[in-house]
Amino acid sequence: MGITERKERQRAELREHIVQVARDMVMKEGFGALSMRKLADAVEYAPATLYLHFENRDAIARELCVRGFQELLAMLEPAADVKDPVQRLSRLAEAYVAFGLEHPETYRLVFMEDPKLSAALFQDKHEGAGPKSFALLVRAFEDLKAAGRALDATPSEQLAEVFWAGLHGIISLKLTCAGFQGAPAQALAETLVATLVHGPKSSRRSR
Amino acid sequence: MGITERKERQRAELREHIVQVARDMVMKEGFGALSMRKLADAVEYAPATLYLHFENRDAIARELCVRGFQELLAMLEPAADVKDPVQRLSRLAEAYVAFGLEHPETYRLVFMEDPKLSAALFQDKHEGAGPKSFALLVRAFEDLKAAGRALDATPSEQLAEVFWAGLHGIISLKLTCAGFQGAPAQALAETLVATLVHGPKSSRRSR
DNA sequence: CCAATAAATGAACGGCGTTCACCGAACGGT
DNA sequence: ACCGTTCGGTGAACGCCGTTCATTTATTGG
Repeated sequence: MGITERKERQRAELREHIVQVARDMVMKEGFGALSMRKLADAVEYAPATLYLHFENRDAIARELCVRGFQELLAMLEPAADVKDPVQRLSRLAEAYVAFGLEHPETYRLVFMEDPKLSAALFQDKHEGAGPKSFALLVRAFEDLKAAGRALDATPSEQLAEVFWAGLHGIISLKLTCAGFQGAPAQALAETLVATLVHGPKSSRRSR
Repeated sequence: MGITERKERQRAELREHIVQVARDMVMKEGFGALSMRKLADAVEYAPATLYLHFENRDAIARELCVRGFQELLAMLEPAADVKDPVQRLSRLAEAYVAFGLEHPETYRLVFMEDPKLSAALFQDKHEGAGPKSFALLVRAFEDLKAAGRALDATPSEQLAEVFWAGLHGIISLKLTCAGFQGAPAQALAETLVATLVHGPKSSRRSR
């Protein structure tokens, strides 16, 4: 009949529109400023209408989390293709930091708000976006080890976790404890890379 | 006259009581669950009465931030007295992580909520508790350099910032993205220390 | 043109932070 | 001993919030 298809499409479009407007609000004023009533106002529907498309506010937040993380992943991917593992780590760090600084409110939402909101990203060891991007890092450290430039006694997974934690710490301290760090985030990230990369070859090279 | 003194003391005691009850609520249910009305209920006063002692909810949060940070500092201090800089860093990391895991809601409040709440801790380069404890780390890295066990080309301040960021990243990822990290926080912290400590002497030693 | 189905809504509930006019008790001066 | 003042304390209200549900409005298939 085609008419139910059209309805379904319109329904999906409205849902998408709601998400987009919500995304704008979060990026502009932060997740805390996202209210169902203001969102309803912005899309020109009654508040109750939102509940026809989302279970509740958290469901919208979860959707935004997924998209935010995908954006981050998209920024990491080019860096992950660099062949030299040392440079790859540098580029990954640079991209991660750039994302955090350019999209602070998105970063906050994904990594610093309620675990409930981002939980979906970090389970399913072999499906979710979280583990998938984490694997990029593990691979980088394995390649680094193959080149004899990493702590050999430590599992690559653990090095990757420390690396991610280091980057996350740099960004999130900047976002929450502004002015605590003196050095710019990119410089700290470079230092982080330098400490994780060891070995004989000229290891100090900034970009 | 002594009567105004008594009044002042009672006033201070009530204020203190309010802070303590608020602290309990935050530690038990998180900062998000701290509401002026529930707090008023818990101390058995009307909500409006709280405003005779605090400008607003944020003022209470700021007070809790200061105290939370002092608790953290108290846990760091013994570790800061260790003579050997390598062991000192280990102990500092261990203490920091322990605090974060034992007081997750306090940690969240101080380091992961609105910058407004913790701002007071991180300004006043030579007075605030933040810079003061940061100085502990800088000193540790200076001692480390003196022993020839740190990246000499990098300023101690920057190494300290990376160190703190690394610890913060480990804790805060655990708190927000539970299950993302496979390894326990203490193990990651050890690895972090190992990567920041270089040099000839037996550098791999876990505690 | 009507019955059925789906979309959208207004109004309400309970909770929130915050303000302010008001009350009662304790106080200092006489 | 009385009285005006001062001050800790409060009830009620304002404007927000998320969420629910009975009801209305629009759209569809017969």
